[in-house]
Amino acid sequence: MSVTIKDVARMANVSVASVSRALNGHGGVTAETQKRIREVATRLRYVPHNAARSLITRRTQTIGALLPDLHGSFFSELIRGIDLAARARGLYLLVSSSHGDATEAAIALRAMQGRVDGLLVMSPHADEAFLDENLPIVLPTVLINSHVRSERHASLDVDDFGGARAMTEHLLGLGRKRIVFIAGPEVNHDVQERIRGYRDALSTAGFGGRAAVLHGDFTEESGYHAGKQALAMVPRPDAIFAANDMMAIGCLSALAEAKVRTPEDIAVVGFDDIPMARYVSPPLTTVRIRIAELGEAALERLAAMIEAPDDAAPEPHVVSTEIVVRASCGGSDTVRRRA
Amino acid sequence: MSVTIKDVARMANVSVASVSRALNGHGGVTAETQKRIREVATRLRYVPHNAARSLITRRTQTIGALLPDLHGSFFSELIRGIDLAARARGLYLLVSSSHGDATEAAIALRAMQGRVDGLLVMSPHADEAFLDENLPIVLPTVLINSHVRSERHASLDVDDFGGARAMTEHLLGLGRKRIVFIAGPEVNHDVQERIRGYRDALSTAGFGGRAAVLHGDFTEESGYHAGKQALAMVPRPDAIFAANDMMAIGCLSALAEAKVRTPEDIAVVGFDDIPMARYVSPPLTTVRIRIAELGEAALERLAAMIEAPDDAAPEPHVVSTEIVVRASCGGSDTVRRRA
DNA sequence: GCGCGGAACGTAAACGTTTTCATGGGAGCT
DNA sequence: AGCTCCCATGAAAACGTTTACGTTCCGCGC
Repeated sequence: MSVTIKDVARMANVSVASVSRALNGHGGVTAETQKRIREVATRLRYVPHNAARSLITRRTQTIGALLPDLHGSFFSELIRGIDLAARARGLYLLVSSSHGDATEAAIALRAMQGRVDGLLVMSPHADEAFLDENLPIVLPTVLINSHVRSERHASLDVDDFGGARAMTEHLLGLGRKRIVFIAGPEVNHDVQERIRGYRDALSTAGFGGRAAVLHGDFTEESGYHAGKQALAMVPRPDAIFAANDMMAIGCLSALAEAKVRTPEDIAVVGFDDIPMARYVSPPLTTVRIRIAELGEAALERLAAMIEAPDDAAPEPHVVSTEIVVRASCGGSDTVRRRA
Repeated sequence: MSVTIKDVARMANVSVASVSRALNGHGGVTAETQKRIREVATRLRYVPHNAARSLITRRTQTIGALLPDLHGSFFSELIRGIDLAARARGLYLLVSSSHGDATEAAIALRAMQGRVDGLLVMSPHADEAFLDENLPIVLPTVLINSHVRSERHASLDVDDFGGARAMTEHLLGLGRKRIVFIAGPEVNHDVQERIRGYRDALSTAGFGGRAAVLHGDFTEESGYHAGKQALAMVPRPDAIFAANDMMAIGCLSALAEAKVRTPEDIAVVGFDDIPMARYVSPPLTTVRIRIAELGEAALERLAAMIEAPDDAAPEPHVVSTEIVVRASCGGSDTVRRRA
């Protein structure tokens, strides 16, 4: 730790400036001396002191990620994607997750200043006002799935609309005519988009009048209840599209309990492709969100902003989804990707 | 960003030294001037430049986490625990995960030097030689579940042994007499410990001779095959203890296929408590690893090492497990915690 | 032979803090 | 009144880099 650039300079009989130039490949050094300096540096196990470097270069080579209090695989996949892309670019990743309320998030956000070259923000608290309050204007920032449209920050969203539309089209293509949608919490923006996709596919097919939306809250239990409701409908639907997998699974229980066959009588599909979806009976057809890709794209975007801060922000990027066809919809067993 | 301590000093009519003292609460400043300085600082939105600070204090307030290429909830729970504890101590978290091979891990490890005050390492590549090669001696390090016993680093492990023993005792307590264990890959240290716990409970109960271990590879499929094997055994076992939940689930399929009732004829239990365990039929009794607690404990330990580097390393800490009793073992539905 | 340009390298300033040391002044004591 | 001592404050050094600016030296063209 305590071996500095001066030690290297002394051992190599050059000035610190030459060491810096040689190690950073800035030229102005003979190939020969460069080689000598490099050798001395590795022999001494010299590692540049990052703080000193950032102090003068004003770069930390680090990006910060502000994430919500998230359990489960969404979180890990997202970080995976971010981390992968970051490493590829030689960037470090400073994470701060699991902040319960807006105040905590604000503190975390503030504390990151000066530690990072850019910020990835995905937080339920991150509305426009919050960001204005807590973000310095100069810090490049990418908003992930926050549905905030701001001139000042780039954003990146999941294609909930396209995924839901594609899934609805898939069901229609299989000959299903009465498709019921089970929604989640009203305030949830993703849910809104999914409903919109569902309705859009229906009206495009000329079935606009048949749209029927039941309400749930993302839990298995609410899916179970919605399933019961669907069974009671007249005419009975021939397909149920739940806004997430957990509700779809609850729905499956309701159908099984009523001795209704899936998919023969009623097809059931979900959204998210949680790991469990593959193991329920029948295996659940669902819409997969390519979460790692989301993280990766977010980081790429951020890196671009850091390198060329003045570029006009490109149109908001949308991350693709894909339909995973399993047994529960009565189609063939494949994965279909949407661009 | 560009407002420095000098700006604050000028505005408050004091020297930079006083500002530093006031803001860090080092004393030697009148309550009155301190108040004034604080006010100016917040008004100017002054945020200290961390690089400059670390340069002189030789502290980064950051700890690094080197993690394997992990999917799923284990990863996210672990980070959750670490992050929670870190925030509570005002520490930042620099993560580097998803490095495929030892070389990548080594690079990541090296690059963290000078960026962090301490290191949390959980990596399949992190054996003794690797660490000696790539870690500076001075950097406080905590090894998570790596089963490396080193004088130089602290370590923290999951109590696989205790968990397996407790589960076996639980089955014995329910009157099961012929318990078969399905192991995982031989090389896996966790598996070894789980087998040891299983055997230990058996011999303590005087059933040492009845230990029977089948082999799997952690996949659902291998659990299915092991289940078939178990069914073919004479006399037939009355309980199956799988080394992880996925194999237990495969096992359940094998039993269902053979029209063997669970838990009436054969009890089935697993290890890990993956989210799916609750949803299979019957719901799976299993051993839960308190992963977040693992991360939390690791960070606490590391923080202690950083604050008092010369303290003798306490005995290797072991993180508790708990038995989650669901329907598949025929016991009552509770969670029992082990110390 | 002399000046000139450019390459290689060195010197020193600058980055923004913390901290040591010096300085001044006021209070308390004799 | 004068001395001492302490406390608030300021000046300046130090941390380890990068980089602008000089300096030296060599080769080349006149």
